[in-house]
Amino acid sequence: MGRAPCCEKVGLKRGRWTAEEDQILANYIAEHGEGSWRSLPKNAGLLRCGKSCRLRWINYLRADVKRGSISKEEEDIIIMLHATLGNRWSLIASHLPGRTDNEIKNYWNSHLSRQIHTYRRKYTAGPDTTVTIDMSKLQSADKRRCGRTPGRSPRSSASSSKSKKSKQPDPEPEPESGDAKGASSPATAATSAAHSDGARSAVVDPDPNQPNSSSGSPAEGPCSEDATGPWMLDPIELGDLWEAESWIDALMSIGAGHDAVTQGFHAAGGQAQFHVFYRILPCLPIYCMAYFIVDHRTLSVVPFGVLCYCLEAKILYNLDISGKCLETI
DNA sequence: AAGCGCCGCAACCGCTCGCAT
DNA sequence: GATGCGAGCGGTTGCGGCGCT
Repeated sequence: MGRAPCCEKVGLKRGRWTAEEDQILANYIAEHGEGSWRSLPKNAGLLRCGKSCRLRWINYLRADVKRGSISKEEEDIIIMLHATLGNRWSLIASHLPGRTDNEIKNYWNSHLSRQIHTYRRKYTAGPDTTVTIDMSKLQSADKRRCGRTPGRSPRSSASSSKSKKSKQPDPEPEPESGDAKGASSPATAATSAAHSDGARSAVVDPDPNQPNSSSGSPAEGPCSEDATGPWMLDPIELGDLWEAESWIDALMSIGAGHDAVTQGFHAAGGQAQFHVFYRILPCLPIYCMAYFIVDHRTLSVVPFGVLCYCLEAKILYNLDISGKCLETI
């Protein structure tokens, strides 16, 4: 019937943590290290669920947790990464040292999403703003909507320390057989799409709250990797907004001629793959970005424009990267 | 000053995945 | 290969603070 509870909840304390509980938890982890969350409360003498302890440690007590408000730079990175990765908060957080997924998620829900939904946000990232995505992180989190991250399991590290061969530190993103079906064919499609259609690809996300709802799983990122070759980009999917195709084509031209895009391409040695992605979200801005696969592990993202389509008014706003409206149709 | 509503943050919940057996 | 457990992740909830009336 129902799920078994994650732990015995009878008699456990809930709600806010007290300073005393924090101290007990911090002391215990300082002495014994992280992990074994299930048994931790009992061993430490805390009347808390193991999950609660883990969350408290990760989101609050850990020494490297950065406090204070999100800076403008961090905000820009969050916006860019969210446009690229979707609601993959832990992955976004991994690119913001000291910030937790919970913090970023809260910040997005309370600050950014509202601004974007009401079109009031001015995208103030400079034209030279480039977000570099560690593709090994992307890869490790690939095809997962949620769940544990490979290689981060305390048991894995424990077993590795116990001379049991742990699964590689994974310096090179490795092809995954389970992924091969999902990666190779889209990659092939992306290749053909890129070849047949210039260098354009699009990521369609009909529901921003369900980033994986479409078959292409745009929230899994724009990239996948085939077994041997370089990073490939996922194929085009067309959405209801494709009436705007001519505008997207126009913007693609803008992107192709954009300084930051051009510079990024040259910075990548001119050997990098160059694709322009659009994230099409009804009633949301369409972030127009160029992706450069700089090397096997690094992806640079250069924003060069934003499209906003108002469904009610059926008006398409073409904004430059500073948020200035260039024209409407 | 009191009541009310909004907002932000911390914490909880359920789902999913990786690993061990 | 099947199963169970431990743990990570994203969505949601609830409480406390703050501002407005």
